[in-house]
Amino acid sequence: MATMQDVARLANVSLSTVSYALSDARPVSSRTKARIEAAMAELGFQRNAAARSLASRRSHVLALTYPAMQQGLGGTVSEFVASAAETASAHGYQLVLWPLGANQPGEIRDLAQQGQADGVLLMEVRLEDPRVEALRAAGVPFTMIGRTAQVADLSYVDIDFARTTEDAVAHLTGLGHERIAFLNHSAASRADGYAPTIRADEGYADAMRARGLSPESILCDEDPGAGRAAMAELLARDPRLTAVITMNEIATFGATVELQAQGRQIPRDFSVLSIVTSPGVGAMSNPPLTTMHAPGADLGRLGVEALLALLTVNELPAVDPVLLPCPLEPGGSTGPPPVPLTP
Amino acid sequence: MATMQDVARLANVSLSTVSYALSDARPVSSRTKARIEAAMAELGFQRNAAARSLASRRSHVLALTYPAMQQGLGGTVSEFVASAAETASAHGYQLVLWPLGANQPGEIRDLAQQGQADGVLLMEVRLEDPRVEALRAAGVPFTMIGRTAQVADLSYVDIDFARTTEDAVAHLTGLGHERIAFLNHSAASRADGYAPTIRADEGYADAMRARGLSPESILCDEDPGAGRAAMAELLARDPRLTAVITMNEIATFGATVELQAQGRQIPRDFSVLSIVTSPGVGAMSNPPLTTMHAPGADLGRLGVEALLALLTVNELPAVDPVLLPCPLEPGGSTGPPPVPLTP
DNA sequence: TTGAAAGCGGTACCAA
DNA sequence: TTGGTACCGCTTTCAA
Repeated sequence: MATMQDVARLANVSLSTVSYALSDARPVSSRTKARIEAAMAELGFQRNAAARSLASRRSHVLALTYPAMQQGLGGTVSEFVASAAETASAHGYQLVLWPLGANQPGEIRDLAQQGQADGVLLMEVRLEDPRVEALRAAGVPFTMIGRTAQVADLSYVDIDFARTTEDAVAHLTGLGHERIAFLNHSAASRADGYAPTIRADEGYADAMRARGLSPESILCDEDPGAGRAAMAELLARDPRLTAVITMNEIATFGATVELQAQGRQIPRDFSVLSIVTSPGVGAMSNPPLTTMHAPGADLGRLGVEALLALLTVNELPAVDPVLLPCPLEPGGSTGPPPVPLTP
Repeated sequence: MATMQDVARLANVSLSTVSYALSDARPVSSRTKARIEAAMAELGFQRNAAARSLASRRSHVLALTYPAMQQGLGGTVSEFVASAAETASAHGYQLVLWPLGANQPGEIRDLAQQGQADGVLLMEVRLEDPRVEALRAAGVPFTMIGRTAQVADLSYVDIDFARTTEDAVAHLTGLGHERIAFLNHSAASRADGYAPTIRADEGYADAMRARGLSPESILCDEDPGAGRAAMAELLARDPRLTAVITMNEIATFGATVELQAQGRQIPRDFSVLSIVTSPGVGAMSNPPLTTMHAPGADLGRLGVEALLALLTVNELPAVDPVLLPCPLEPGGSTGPPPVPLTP
């Protein structure tokens, strides 16, 4: 590979001029710039990344702590990662994956302090997350995808669970439903302090109570069998239920099976609204589910942009839309409640 | 951050001894090594990655060309990526994502020549892939996930489509089926030279002919509506069909809807076998689909290991299992064919 | 077993 | 507008 020195020699300029021509950090006459560019083209010059990083103390790498290998949130994470990688790339950065969890703050800090990345995106943030203090203390710039309980002075982008659950309840009450249950993520996730489980539950309960309705929610493992059992449990608790909001992709399929098994047709007898889902899941059901899609791509883009803002101007974009709702995607699984047999 | 020089001073040894203590590239007495380790601990020393890369000419980074943001890349890619990242990490490497497609060989080569990565994993490989020649000519080590038509002297890991389709046909004929159709990926993918579409079609046809059966396959967009139409078309072509093998996740759901609409119960009247699927899709159907899972995690691990072998000993692991079958996962969508009404 | 020193290929400051 | 050069922090060869 040709070096900058080679280019300088061929273009009859000094090494530093070549560097400045590339970085535009100081004016270079258009004539010499042209000569330099010709020389670079002739030599097929490519700027050495390691040397650049060493001299400039910036790796131009952003790290994404990648959630452990689960089947859980497939589509959304894919969308998120693809979007984050593209956004980083568009800004001249690269995205690396760090397969490290919330319980490994030390490893994350160490990698950052080795200069492996200029900043870190934290996924699967918990309400109390040990990574926050570790990175803050070490002076490592980071943005959370999700958010802790306390977010003062922290950079983050997240789904607006309050808004999403409110919209979900509004959609169903707008159709006339009053007895609406909520099928949530697992008890384990709640015990871990996994924020979406907790925020969605609160948001749903608030939305119900604000309308004088009583919330009825259940925690459920990510498994069709568990979903079926949970749906049965909900119906046992309140046989007059006419709708369910689900935030648990796999369990939703079990829930619809149970509804059909109990002779409740969707959406004629019962409405199902699947929220915070990934693309495609709605279509995998018959009738296709009405869903509220998690904005994975937007989160990826905004997360990277927030982190880059932190790196370049060291400021929180306080006013930006850092809380995104999940837009409603009409499907065939919600409709008016059935007319009671005995009015 | 403390430097190696700081550590050396504190431990009363030379800079080079610290380096050797870390790399084990030459013996260091256990006493001085202990002093060095104490000094490193005291200073919280972290080796600077850029300096290391510059001096050693190895970035310790592997690049993964990440498929463009589509809906198609569901669970399999997630599994693959997570596994690749973990394997890389376990070997002291990092995985970066390059959101570059098969039509951008130049960009991939340039990044590699900047030293951004020591090697490249190519995803979504086509039968004729321009990246192969570009990287080969530039001397950039790479491993294909998938494979081109010609694979001599190339490193790759791939799904064994011949074996998988053979196993699929064997499973169904073993149950007694004879009229078995194949619902494939889209015509567009085939036109692009997307290898799985082509190899699976050939494998299916071979497996059928080897048994004296006639293949009946159809290309189908990744869409439930298209899947439904394709299933209708297959049934119109041969009303005596009793089973279908599908390699098109979203379309499969449309196909089952069409079967039910035509009064064919699964698996009593008709068997559905979904191959090269990702985890979870089987469970999203009722009855749960019998599937053959794409070995995403294994491909990720083996792909990284193959690339690392190329980097460290520069040799193709010729004998290794680079073609992996998709294991059969029993579900509830396959069974014996119905007994003909008129024997 | 250890030390000294020459790079690795750029960035960015100081001069001219 | 351009040139000269002191680093950036480590790897690795040569000597002791």
